[in-house]
Amino acid sequence: MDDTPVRVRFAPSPTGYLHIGGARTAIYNWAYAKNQGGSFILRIEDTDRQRSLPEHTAQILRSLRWLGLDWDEGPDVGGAFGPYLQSQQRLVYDQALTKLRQNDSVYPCFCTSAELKAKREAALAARTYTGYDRTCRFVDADEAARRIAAGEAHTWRIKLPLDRDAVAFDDLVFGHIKVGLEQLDDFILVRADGSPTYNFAVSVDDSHMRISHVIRGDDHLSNTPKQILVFEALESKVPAFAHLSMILGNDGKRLSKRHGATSLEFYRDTGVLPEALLNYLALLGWSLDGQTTLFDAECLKSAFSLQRVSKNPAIFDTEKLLWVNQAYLKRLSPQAFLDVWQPYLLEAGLLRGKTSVAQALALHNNAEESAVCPASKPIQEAVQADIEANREWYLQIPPLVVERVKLLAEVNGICAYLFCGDEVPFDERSIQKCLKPEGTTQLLNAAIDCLDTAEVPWRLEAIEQALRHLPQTLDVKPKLLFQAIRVALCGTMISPPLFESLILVGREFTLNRLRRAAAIAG
RNA sequence: GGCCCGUUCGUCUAGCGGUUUAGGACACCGCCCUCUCAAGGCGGAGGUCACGGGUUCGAAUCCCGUACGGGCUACCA
Repeated sequence: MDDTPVRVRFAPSPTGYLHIGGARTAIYNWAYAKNQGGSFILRIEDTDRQRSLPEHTAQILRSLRWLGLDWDEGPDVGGAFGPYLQSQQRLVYDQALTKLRQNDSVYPCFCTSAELKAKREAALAARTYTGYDRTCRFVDADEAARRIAAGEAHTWRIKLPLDRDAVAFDDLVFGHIKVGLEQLDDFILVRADGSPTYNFAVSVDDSHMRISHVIRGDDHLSNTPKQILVFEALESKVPAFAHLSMILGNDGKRLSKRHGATSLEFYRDTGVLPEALLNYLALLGWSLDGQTTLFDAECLKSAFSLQRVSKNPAIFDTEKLLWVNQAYLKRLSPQAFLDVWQPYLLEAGLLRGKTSVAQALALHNNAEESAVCPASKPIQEAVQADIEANREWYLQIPPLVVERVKLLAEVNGICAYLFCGDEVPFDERSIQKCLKPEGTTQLLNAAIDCLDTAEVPWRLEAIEQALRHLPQTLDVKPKLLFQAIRVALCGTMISPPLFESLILVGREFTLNRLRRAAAIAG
């Protein structure tokens, strides 16, 4: 064992939002750093100027923070190796190149892209070696210097030590890996425009930032030998490597936009709790003990180990994520639930007693889609004020809905009827089944009589007791009566618990809804 | 084409040569609970451990092939 401090890094390229796969890589790096008492570094690999956008960087940082990750060094928090943006580290790469020129590990290559492409295609057609043929490696040093001085375009290629043994390393996840030197070629380190290529930039940065463990996607497994060669040319200590298998879509193919939801923001907007996503993602390729499914960040930090990371690619299972999310929602106190639900209430502009049939209907149908346009500012303020003024009323809702919902975005739809006034949107099938049958009007009228007396206070126990006796008196099955009341109150035969709903809707609205239903009932 | 990697219930996984009639979770099915739907409780079905050879007294576990899947093979990252 050596005592070099553990320093790991997550290095996304800002060519898009943070996706599921990147998030898991970040989580594992973070968990490993925390577990080892090391540092977690965030570095933005924006060498691809065309595709890299600052807003993507901002979005990635936001997503990581939302997930609950924190880093010791990074573009927004600083550190000894700033600014943690590859595009602004040019000097570091220039210095690295200078060093390599001094110790004779590189040489200029004057071959043009067109020439290289032609050679590669010919080699491919002939089914032979497709690597660079090292033409320029044997150009006389003085001549090379002359051509450079004359301004001839050139790249810099690594000068592989031809007498070296195979490149081998012990991957912390995949185990011993060995690649013969004949499989590698004198790849380009610095482009003709002076910018570093990926394999060079990463190695220089990892070396420069004293990264001790490189934990990343296994699409880089094959790049690792090249990077080791760069580390060696740099005369730098080679870090340990741990590669993570890919996350696949439900068709077994690499996860991409094609599979729909891959961005963290989607899950955030749709109402997945960050703790739940962290938990689920951690489970995708790692296990605590093979038994435990739910664990918090603290547990992850204290138990995470690379030895328990799986080599197999994992398919992202939305169903299980939703189950995990519901488990987390159920653990929330009513107040905590209200806190995370509140943004959805505001956006929908759900106002107690003033919610229209059309609005309730829209919420019902768009349960998961936030496609509905957000409420205006004044309405949102009104909702906010109502929540503050009637906190007790709102706090009664979470227990009624948590176990019926897997995403926060579904909550409004399932309890919109609580916010309606005298009218709720009726579901046709429910009407046919529960209101239309002969004699339903009488049942509803009996319920109205039962509730509309001063002796029955509008409290749960009193109302439940009163209504529970009714079926007996009327000599009908309880279900018949309760379903009729349910449809009258909620508009559908599927809803949160009935008696609690009556309480929340209130005497006035409840009685009016019952009367309206009685009027159309059979 | 070359090289590297992977392969345990539909899915995520436990398993690191005998304690395994292969364990858990999601999904699925049934029963119970019940004012609906959920949630919960209980139970069930589902894996010849990709396939074929070895090694061994003994293999999901070690070795070698084959098949399938993935990655790399760019002046992309």
